[in-house]
Amino acid sequence: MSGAELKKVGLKVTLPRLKILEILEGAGDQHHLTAEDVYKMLLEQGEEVGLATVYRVLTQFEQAGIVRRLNFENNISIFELDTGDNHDHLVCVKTGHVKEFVDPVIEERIREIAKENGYSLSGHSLVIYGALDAH
Amino acid sequence: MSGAELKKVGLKVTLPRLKILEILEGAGDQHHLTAEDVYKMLLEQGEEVGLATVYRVLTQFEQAGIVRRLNFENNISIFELDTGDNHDHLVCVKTGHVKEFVDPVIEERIREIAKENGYSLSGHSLVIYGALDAH
DNA sequence: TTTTGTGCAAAGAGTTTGCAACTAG
DNA sequence: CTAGTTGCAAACTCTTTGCACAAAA
Repeated sequence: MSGAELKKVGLKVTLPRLKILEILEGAGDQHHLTAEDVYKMLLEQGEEVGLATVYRVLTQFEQAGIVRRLNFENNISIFELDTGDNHDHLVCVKTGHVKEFVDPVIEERIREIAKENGYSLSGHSLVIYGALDAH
Repeated sequence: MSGAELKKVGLKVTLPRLKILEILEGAGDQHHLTAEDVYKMLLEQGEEVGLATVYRVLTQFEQAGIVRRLNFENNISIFELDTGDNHDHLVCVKTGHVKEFVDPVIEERIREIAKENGYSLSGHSLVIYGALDAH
């Protein structure tokens, strides 16, 4: 991902956008970030970017299909790169740790349920909440 | 549902609580209500109840297991009576209409996924979004 | 140069809280 | 009587917006 990706979706290549992309890509296992998280990471890197810009950029990325916005419990909004695999999430209620999974059986049932009810499927949101067992 | 239900969970039987219960029960097919919806319905009935009380009561009901709180896209919070069937929701992206469904196949997979990943399942949230087909 | 993006501060939506008055038990 | 409840207004959190300035194409 780079400046070329931005041009492709009609966004000018600017420093805030590049930095935010970089953070989303580089976050590794911690790539489920709130806008505030992204903002703080920018500050830690010494970037002078406003929180409003973070929201604007994330929203633009979402509309461009670069980013997915997830709504967890308690109205917590999380952003992650849209890798196109349309995965779902398993969230630890104790630690907040987020794990991804893809389940073909569930995907198929979702398609069927939409169809059975006469809906054109446009998306879904599945979050499983649980406590990571001690062992 | 009545005053007895309230006593059972340790809440005093007050007029705002009874009225809110009544609204949640009587809403029929429209029983997916925002706090604001409930508040407006109270006003329409000529009840002098504050919005803060609506939030407080709904939150208490949720903690008591009488009510479920759902978080749809765009951070819209919806409240519904908790009937104990643990159903999921199908939402029309055009009209906002909400339909309930229960799918044993999905339920089972969710239990398995939690287990496979070493989590004690505490709950899940599944919302399917789609457009109701014209016909 | 023209269009688009940015930072800041202010505004907005939804929800929660402090507090004095009130009411169910 | 007394602990729990309420209405009101103020506070809070998260997010969006208006606007003058700055930067990309």
